[in-house]
Amino acid sequence: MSTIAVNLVFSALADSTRRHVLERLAVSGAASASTLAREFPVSRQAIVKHMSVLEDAGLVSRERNGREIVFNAEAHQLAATARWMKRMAERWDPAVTDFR
Amino acid sequence: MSTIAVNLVFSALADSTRRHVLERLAVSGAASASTLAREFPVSRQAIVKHMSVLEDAGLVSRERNGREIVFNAEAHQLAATARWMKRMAERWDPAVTDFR
DNA sequence: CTAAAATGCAACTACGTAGTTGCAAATCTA
DNA sequence: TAGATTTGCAACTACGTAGTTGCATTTTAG
Repeated sequence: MSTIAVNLVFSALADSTRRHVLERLAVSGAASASTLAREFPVSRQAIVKHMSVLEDAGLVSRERNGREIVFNAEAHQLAATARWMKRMAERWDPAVTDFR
Repeated sequence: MSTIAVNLVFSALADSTRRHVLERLAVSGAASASTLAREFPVSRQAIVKHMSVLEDAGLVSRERNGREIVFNAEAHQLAATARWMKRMAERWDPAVTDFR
């Protein structure tokens, strides 16, 4: 993972609104910005900006479908970052290798 | 892990200077802000601020030693966050469970 | 005691970001 | 075609942050 990618993933995940939206997509499936804006207490424009951040981090993908654009969670990127962190933690302190 | 803790850990790790300092502490052992400021291309005050962020996230601890304050990396917090991410990724997409 | 070395405090700059609102443009659908 | 729905663009506010510099205070070592 490049330095830039790490920066993007961590700063994307550092915002709880983004984590909630991401979880919503992962659990209940793809949705458009307008739909998400109805489900969360923020404006559509706020959602759009969050989706751009998540997309830059590789955590969501977008797909145009006529007039709509639907977003999808990319769980593998989250998993990749978790593995990266795990390796880092193990290297820093081998005593902490206990991963369940 | 509480929402606030997750926010703090991710935003602490979102900065590459902080990740470098953290790695320095983990690999080469405890160091003071003055020492770190000599090793990295930022001022002591910048280091001090970074250490506060890392400390709030539970990723470093500080210990007074006479006139010095030495900082230490806390690898278990990194490991805990990695586990948290791993569980999250698995829940979002069981197909991504392949953790080495 | 004194000088050097460390931390502490405060102010300041520059930039990023989470959020808003308003309106234009595109695109379905009845 | 006309209306409703959706995305796109732009400007704006408020606040946070990464960094700096300057100076005061504390503490150790000769």
